[in-house]
Amino acid sequence: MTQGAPSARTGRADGAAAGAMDIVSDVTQPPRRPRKRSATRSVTLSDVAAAAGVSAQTVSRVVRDPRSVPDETRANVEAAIAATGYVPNLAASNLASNRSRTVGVLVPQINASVFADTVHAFSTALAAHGYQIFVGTTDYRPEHEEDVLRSFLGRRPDGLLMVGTDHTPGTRALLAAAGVPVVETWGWSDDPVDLLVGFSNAAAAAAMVGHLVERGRRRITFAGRHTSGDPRAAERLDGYATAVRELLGTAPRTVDAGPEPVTMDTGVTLLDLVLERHPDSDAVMFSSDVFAAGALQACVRRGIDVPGTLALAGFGDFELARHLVPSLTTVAVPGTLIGELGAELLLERMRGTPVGVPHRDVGYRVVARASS
Amino acid sequence: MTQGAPSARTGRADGAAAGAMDIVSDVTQPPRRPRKRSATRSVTLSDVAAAAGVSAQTVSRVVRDPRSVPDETRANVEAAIAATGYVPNLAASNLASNRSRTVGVLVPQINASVFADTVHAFSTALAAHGYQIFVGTTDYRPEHEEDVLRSFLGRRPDGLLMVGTDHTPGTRALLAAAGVPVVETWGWSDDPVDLLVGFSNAAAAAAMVGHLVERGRRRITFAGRHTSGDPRAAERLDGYATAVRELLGTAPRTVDAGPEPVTMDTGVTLLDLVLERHPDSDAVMFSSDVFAAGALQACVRRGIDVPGTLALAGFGDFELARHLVPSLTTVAVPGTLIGELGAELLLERMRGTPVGVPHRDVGYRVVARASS
DNA sequence: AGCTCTGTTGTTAGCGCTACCGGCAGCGCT
DNA sequence: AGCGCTGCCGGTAGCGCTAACAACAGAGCT
Repeated sequence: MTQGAPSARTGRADGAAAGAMDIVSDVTQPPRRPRKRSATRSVTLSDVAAAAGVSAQTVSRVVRDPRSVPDETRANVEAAIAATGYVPNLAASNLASNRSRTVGVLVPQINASVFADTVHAFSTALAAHGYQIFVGTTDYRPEHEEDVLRSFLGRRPDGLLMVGTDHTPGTRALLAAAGVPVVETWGWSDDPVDLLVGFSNAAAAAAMVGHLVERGRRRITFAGRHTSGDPRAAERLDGYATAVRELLGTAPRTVDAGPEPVTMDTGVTLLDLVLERHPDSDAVMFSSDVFAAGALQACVRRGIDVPGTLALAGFGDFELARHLVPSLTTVAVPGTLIGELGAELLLERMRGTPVGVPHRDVGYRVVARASS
Repeated sequence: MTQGAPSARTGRADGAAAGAMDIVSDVTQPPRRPRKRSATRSVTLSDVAAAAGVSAQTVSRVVRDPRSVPDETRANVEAAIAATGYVPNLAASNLASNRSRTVGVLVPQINASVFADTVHAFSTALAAHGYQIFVGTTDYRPEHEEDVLRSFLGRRPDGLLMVGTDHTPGTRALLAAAGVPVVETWGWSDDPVDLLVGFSNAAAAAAMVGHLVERGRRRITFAGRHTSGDPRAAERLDGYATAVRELLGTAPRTVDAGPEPVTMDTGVTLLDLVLERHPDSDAVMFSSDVFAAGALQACVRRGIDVPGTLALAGFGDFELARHLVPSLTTVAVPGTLIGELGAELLLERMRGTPVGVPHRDVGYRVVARASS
């Protein structure tokens, strides 16, 4: 009922204007129609200005910085805004001011709720300063990251938050050319692009190995999606392998999910692979709680004693982990803190003030529960 | 290392240009500095045009519709684009063309993965047609919807997807004034704003009651978050209440989570409330799988026999539901289909072609599993 | 009175892009 | 030859907004 044909609404006013001008113009001249383009249907700043009896500039000031205008004028303009139903056109604002008040967020996957906390905290913190967030996902395909980034840059964001520290040369080149402030998160790097809020995935995985060894496990297998576009899983694998060699002096035992999605189904598949390839395992470390949860429930269903026969551990400390029976041992990562700190650093950088400590290690915590 | 001071780069070129103009201009005139504003740091269309030896218009054509330009010219321009590292400024494009190639998506919550499937399918389908998606969340606060919508409209989206059919008058007024194509989803309404792809939450809940009655349950309690900003939960409650009265002839028995978040913890709280207020219940229907999953695991932990003593049912058919032990009876909703159909209808509307069937009922399916 | 200073408002010239038109070849037709 | 037609390309005038300045009134000072 609302719809109608929006473009149809424009014709009339323009036609009338054109007619009036034609009458005034010299007849010997070609008609020289003002060939107005499809004028926008919406209320503009100058409409509001006309309604309030002030200049467009004053309206603009009221919209952007109400305190810069005396109370009476402001009230007057605000009334006009309400009366006309004015909604500022941000595209025009961005173009004129060369600021978009917009920050892009690049995550591998949005429903994989590890990052959801980070994104939520980040966007809440930035919203308080008038920034809007737009989120893009790479679907765990690093080569996709470059495409998404390119289309992001078309929006001229004032800043970027990215999950991961591992980027293609193309991505780094784009970032360098754009000169946009960037926070990398959820990883650690000796050569960050700009700002960094994260932790060492390798150290976290090594700590988990330490925990399992402490609990008496000796044949620990790593199961994850580490060869197909999840650099964080690969880093965890590295940490695992190093720790196993150091603490147990044995060769690492791993199982890979390939390009399978991060789902509980894949977790079951991984468990099957472990039982097939490394049937003597006494513990399995998964690269994600999602995998571990799928595997854990499969064990319960099949009567495999957890942790008696097999200890299981995940990564991420999703809410699910502590609700499962048995509850799941995992690595807790401060996702919300990452988002908050990331916002803080990015705000400083966007403001142009020097950033005190541009690289922050938020750490991790091994959460020992019943599954180990 | 990337950062530097972007604004510092501009001064030189502009200064030189100003000098040249001053020499040409009449000396009696005041200097009339061209007072260039903080020129953008980035490569523009005309930079590319100069590099390729064509007009800006031709470059624009190559970017927007490569087939409208002969092969040779196109290759030439594309080489110039690559050489200069040009990234189109979408704000300028939007402003000039009055099209943003952008679609806004409004969901209550993004990590509540029911909607994740819909959003993912929707954004994939629209990306294929050159549209970008931006997502906003209302955090299950309907009054928040209006704010989010207002800031969305500032971006002048070509279309909108909203979860829910229940909107404040303010929201409806904004939508009407903007004249933007809209798809409402995940509900059903006799008076939709524009397009509609959904199903009846009430009918789905009633069907679940039917299933539980069929399995011999007589004292079914509804537990959810239906009074605090989740209209879909409220609709489900309605359907439940009607069905209970019809099929069992008893009064509905409900328990409400109030404004608590949709988490498994809240599910446990709801279970406690049920056991306290309606201790003779032989079945509990939750308004979400998340609640049901929390309650189910709590039952397992406490030794409450499911479904022997108490049958449990959820809503949404998350992946988790079929992995739990016992597996969870729930209502499956075709989230992905909703996203795909929504994209299809919206594309037609945005294209301006008449939409055949603007309201689509995608239905639902009761999935009977072990928990009932 | 003359001056500076501050607060408030208006004017102007773009931001980078695209719609709209016009011009010019080259082609096939009468 | 003259006509229209199509394909290709460029010039021009904005889209709606804001940065940068300008103008002016009134206050406070010398």
